[in-house]
Amino acid sequence: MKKIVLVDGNNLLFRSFYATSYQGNIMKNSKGFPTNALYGFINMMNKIIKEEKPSYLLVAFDKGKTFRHDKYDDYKAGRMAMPDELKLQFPKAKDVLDAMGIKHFEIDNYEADDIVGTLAKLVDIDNDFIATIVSSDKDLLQLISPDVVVKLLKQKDYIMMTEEEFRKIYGVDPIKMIDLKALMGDASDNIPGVKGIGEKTAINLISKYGSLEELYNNIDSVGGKTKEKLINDKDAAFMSYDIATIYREVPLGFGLEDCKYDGYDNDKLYELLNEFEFHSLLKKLSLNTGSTNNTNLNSEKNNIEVRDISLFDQNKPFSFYVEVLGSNYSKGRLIGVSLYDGEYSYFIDESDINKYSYIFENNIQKFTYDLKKCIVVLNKYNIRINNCVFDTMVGCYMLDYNLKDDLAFVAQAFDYNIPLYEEFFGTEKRPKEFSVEELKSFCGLKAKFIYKSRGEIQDGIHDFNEDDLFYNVEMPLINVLADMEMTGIKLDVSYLDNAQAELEEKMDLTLKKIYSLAGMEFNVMSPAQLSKVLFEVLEIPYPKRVKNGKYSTSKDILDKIINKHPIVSEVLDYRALTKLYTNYVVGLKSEVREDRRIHTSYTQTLTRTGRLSSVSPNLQNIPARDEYSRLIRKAFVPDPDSVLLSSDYSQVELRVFASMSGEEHLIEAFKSGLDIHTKTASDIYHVPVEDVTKAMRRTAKAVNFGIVYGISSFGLSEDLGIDIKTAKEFLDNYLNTYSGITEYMEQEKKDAYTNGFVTTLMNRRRVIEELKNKNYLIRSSGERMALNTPIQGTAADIMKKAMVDVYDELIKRGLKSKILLQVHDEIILNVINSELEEVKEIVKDKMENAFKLKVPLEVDIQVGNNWYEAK
DNA sequence: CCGATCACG
DNA sequence: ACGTACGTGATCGGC
Repeated sequence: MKKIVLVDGNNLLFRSFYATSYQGNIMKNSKGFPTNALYGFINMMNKIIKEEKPSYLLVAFDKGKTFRHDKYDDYKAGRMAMPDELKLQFPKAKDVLDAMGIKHFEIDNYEADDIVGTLAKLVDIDNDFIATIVSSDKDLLQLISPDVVVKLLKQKDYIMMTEEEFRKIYGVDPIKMIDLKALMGDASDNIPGVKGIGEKTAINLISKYGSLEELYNNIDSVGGKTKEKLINDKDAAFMSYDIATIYREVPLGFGLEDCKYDGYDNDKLYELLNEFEFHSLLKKLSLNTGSTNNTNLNSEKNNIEVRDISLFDQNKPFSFYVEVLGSNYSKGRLIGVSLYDGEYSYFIDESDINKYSYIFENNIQKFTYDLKKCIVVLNKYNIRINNCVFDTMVGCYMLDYNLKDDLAFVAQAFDYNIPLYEEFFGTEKRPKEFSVEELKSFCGLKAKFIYKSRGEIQDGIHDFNEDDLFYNVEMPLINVLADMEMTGIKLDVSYLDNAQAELEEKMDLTLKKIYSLAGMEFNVMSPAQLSKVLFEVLEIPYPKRVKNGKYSTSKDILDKIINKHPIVSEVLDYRALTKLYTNYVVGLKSEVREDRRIHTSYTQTLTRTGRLSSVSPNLQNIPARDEYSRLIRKAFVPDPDSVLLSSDYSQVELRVFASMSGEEHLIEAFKSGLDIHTKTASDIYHVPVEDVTKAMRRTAKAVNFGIVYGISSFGLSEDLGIDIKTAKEFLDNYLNTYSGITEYMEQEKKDAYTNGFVTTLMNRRRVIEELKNKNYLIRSSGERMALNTPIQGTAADIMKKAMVDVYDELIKRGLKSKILLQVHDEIILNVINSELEEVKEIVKDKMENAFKLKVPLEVDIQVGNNWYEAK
């Protein structure tokens, strides 16, 4: 049996282009030639060859418009529109295919899918051939047959669509895809379809009537609104049918045998990849000028020899990787642990883990990826990890890699070809099968990658002057966070049960009021329906310019019209109530574990500024501003014989800013010990502190915040609800009073442009690509990042250092009190009653002295019988 | 699966 | 003339 792979080249290039262009920022070589689509395209072709191993391969392209569709030109026009930067890459893609030895065809007046369709027909007729079609366009599913399958590309990964699979999903034969499209349309392909009919209805109708034709022949037996819709758009439906039908009688002038694939021309490909400056691809393809190697992606890096664990030499440093099934390690199931000693890999199955616990507990140096995960997972087996000195995940974070949680993503940057987690295990719904041997190699490769990449990451950290931050803050912090996650915080569930009942009552009442005020029932939570009711039915005037034809129903818009109609405040109430209900009552309750505690997970390697983030659940956004919502905090309670202690930094970010900018008056303001916003107001209004009014303080506070975010007079005016001119006056006044600020900000921006990155006081680094963007808005946003990141990031550095110091001191003194939570500038501890005074002192001391600024750091400590009281 | 919305610092 | 504050996560509706 001969296998041919048919690729829709236009589809693939389009996809690659949009997948790799970020906010209009397009990857180019040093000559300015756009290469982003090519990059994705080449990777994809390699992947196809690797996965499908075809002996025949063809890529089809569109050429000119398709004459069959002349009468529908308008509809085709939309999809023909192609940015110049993409157009330029098409001829190059064809050069690449030539170099790769891949046949490609285009035929005057036909589209790629017509060529593919015609070839698929030949495959159906020919007894020797089977075919795989590659595309993300569902339209091609109509070509499926016993001999033809479609590899339907998804965002990542793909679905293999066979005849059987198609029937399972759509309930009809693949050829009926045309009838389905005729009804449901396809926005991305400019097929109009019948308005108001989606996939579900389309499938129902076609499986009932068999075809579009039969459906309209029996239109009278269709009920209600659907019938109306069908009659209204009958012409559109039949036109859509024509557009969706792939033409399968293209005069090709060649046959299946002409698509033979025999591997690539080394020199030509090398030349092209060099021209595009795809250095990583050059390496990945193991291309050398002289070599005639024809097996790509097969470098030494991706080889692994797995030995039996009994042969493991426990006297050598080694790397290990903990493989957990499921997306959340704290709930997932341990599969096993792979080890790598520099030469060989070993695998410990979950069932044997306690037998080999000494491997983790001995004093030999270890390296891993995501140490926190390892600690938390192995803790369930009562195994402690000793002397793990390097976490390459946190290491990469220091180098500002764009990390995904999967090690395989990072491995790509190092030219390792490790399958992604989903590629190996599949999804929860569709798990993939694998042998024990495959599993051992897969995990072994990860351990090997950890071992091999450590040196380079270590050097990178050193070169960026991040040694202190990494070894003395981030690495020790892993233990602190692991401990916090494992400890969790106790929740008073019965309190939440009561809150739930109360909220249900209030929501019901509010909803009824809204319906009666509107004179109709509708889904209040749907922005589309709500805006219709507010701005069309009730005719409340929209307070802002209408953007792209859509009314926003966001809080700030509703606040502006709150006095225009009584329904508005009810809607706002209803939203607040449902948020509280779903997110903070039902949501929190569902996260309570058997020990009646909530165990959040902190992500140490996600934010671009250095902050932590908290997930499952997010405990960094528990209500605090609104008094009623804030009562949720009463559900967070201490252990027996303990209290909760909350300690938060006062105005850290502004203090950091004062210190970094060196602005003397601002530094003085902090040294004075006065309320900073009052003092600022006094300075900019030139009045004594006693004469500062509430309004003056409010303005000063808004400007102080604005400064931290990389201020604009527009943003300030929005925040204060004043016009831009007045806002600008405030701002100018502020900048004149604190005259060192402007110079500092200009310098910071200039450095950011020169270096392409910014740093915090502890040398944490953030690369800002946006500064290179030619779009003014994106560049401005980059400038604000350049101003904000050093401030937010330094504040984060300080808190991390403080947490490590507090944790160490508690351990050192043998105290039983524990850190439970961190909320950016606040930490929450469970404090044993008898330890209260001592812990207060420790926390205050360690936090205030975590880092030396030009202004003092101040913390506020409060204590209570729940989180609400401790604040 | 994405955008809108809104919770936090 | 442009249209705008920095950093997160969870949920919902609607495609």
